[in-house]
Amino acid sequence: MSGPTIYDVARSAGVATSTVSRAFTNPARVGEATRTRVLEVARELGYEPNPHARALTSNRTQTVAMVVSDITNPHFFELIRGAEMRAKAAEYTLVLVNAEESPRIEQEQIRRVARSVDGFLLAASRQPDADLAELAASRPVVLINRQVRGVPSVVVEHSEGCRQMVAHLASLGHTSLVYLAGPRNSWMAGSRWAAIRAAATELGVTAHRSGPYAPTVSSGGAAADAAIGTGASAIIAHNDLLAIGVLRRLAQRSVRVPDDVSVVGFDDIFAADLCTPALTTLGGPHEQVGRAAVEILLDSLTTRQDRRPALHVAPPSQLVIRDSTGTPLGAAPQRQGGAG
Amino acid sequence: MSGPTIYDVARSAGVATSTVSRAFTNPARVGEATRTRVLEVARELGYEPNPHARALTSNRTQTVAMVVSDITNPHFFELIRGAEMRAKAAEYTLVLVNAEESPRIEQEQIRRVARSVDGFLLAASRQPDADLAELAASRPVVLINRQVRGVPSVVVEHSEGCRQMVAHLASLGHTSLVYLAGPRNSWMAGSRWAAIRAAATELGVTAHRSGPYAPTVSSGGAAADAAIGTGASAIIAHNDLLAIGVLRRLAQRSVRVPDDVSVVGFDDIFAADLCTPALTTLGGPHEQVGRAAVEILLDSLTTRQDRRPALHVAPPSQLVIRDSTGTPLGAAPQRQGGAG
DNA sequence: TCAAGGGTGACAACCGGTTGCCAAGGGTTG
DNA sequence: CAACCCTTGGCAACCGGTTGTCACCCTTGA
Repeated sequence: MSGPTIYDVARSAGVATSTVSRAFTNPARVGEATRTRVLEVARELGYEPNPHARALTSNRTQTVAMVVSDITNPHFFELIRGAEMRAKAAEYTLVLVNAEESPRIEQEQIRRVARSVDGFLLAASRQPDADLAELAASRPVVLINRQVRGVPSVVVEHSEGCRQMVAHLASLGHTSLVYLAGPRNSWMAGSRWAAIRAAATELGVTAHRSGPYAPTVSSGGAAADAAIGTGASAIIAHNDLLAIGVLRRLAQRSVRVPDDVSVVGFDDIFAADLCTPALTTLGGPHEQVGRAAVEILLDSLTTRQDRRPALHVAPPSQLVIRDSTGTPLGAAPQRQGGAG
Repeated sequence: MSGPTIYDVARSAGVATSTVSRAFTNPARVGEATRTRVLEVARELGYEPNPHARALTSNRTQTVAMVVSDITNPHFFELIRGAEMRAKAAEYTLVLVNAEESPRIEQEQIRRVARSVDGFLLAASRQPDADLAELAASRPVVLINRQVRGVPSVVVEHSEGCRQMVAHLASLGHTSLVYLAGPRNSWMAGSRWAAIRAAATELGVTAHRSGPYAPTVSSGGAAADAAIGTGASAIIAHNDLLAIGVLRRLAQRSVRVPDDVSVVGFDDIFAADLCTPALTTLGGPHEQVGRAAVEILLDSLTTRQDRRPALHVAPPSQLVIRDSTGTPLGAAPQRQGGAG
């Protein structure tokens, strides 16, 4: 039915099955000549180790799972790509898991695949800290764009990026801005707002927050309306999708960007460069983040579990200035001062 | 170490392990009362079947692999999303595999995961027909946007779509067009060209072909230059990425779209609606295609292998008319008549 | 009351590797 | 030449389920 087994190889090579097994998994444990011969025979026979049989005793599956909060979000594509490539280079397989923006589904799915994978990459997890810490205690985990004490993570550096973003707006003459927040349980949303607020205070800019909003184009309508209501001349959207939705709504309402209001996003997705006006956004080396996360995860698979450092890698974000930010012309729409 | 096994459950429930196993996998084979009790005990103990142990004998992994020609291409995202969701609904896990536009890598990767998955979804496979037929003979396979005799597939209906596209251009007054072809080993590229040419002939439009080009934005520059060289007033790009690259190059060269030349793409990716001018494109229900493909694959996993129909599902494509197509103004750029 | 038969559950072999432990063989040293 | 050590290979138990086969028990009908 399916290919040859170590038994076939052992018979052909005239050795014991244990020797064949060791020739593959523990080269030091078997003589050079024997090993060469075994590998030779294996190649001739077209032998491929059965991953399940292997996993059964060794508990190694050569597979890692990447859980993303929403597979729909183009932001993750680069992340996925980076992770996939790094995994492939290490001869690991990547399993893609969609959490559909639900902590419950996220947890269910993690349980479902837990036995089949060696570790988890959790991108923008929506689960509470405690649950993540617990999971990390039992299985190798690397968080992406999420930080939990004691759990290794890769987070795009964004506090300096947020500062640059606010400084950019301030330098254009904006004195008030509104942050359209992402989902309530998004760590990034909280973290960004903190950074934005700090930078705003430092630079003498008024900052409001509105939301939470789903990080999707379709949420942009409501978000835009709320933003205009605040009277701010600059809008910082939680991500590019939301920003694009905002741009659409503003165009509908004949609010000019950037003349009447400036708009910025986060992530620098492919579409940010294509929309009209092209979106100013805080991008990051997402593909590299995906790579790095896999790397750390693979490391922690080989390191003794008890004492491995919980490192937090933070590659720099980059402010990409395009056409959606500019000097606020004349009287910015200070229609009213209500908060979001 | 890791959770309870059927042995624990069997002991707690006072039955044999085989009974526990059957309670899960073959409910009819065990008494109703016993079964209830076993499941009850299993739940209490937090028992989860070990997928590898299960796979070892049963050869069922509850996992399917989706191989895409290039994970970078946003076109696949909807496909992936649809497939992922359908798989999840059936309690299957989706493994994502990237072929990097290389038939060799594609085959290698397939071999690598072959033992770990129940079947394959091959999206836009770049492998020769013979190899696909061979693979399909040994393992359940569903092709996506690729057609091979005897292998089940889901292909977005495009010949009628191409006709509509050409008819649309003709009705605007275009009398010559150029097709910027996709990769040489892309089945879609060949198939689309055939449909376009047929429609062009039928409608009295001159059709040229140029290429092949990589289906990426960065290939758009060379493609645009070649297209202009043909003197055609309408450009049909192999996909939206290429079309967007063409639009960029045309803008650089101050060729107006659609006044000087019309541009259309394929796939209707998210960005097609955002670029300037917004791209006319032949879209398809990609998410639904992903779903359907998984469905067929799952079917074929349960059906007896020998006689299962090699069905070819073809959901309709849809011409989305935006701003990149229009009436050719004045003298179209008939600078020269050379072919591509 | 007894035999036949269907429904249930147990036994045990097996899937294909991994790995602890032991033994044999060869080389080295005193 | 003997004692010893180290390298290398084999034996066999085990990982956690699945499944063919068989025995048993209870029901049903004669």
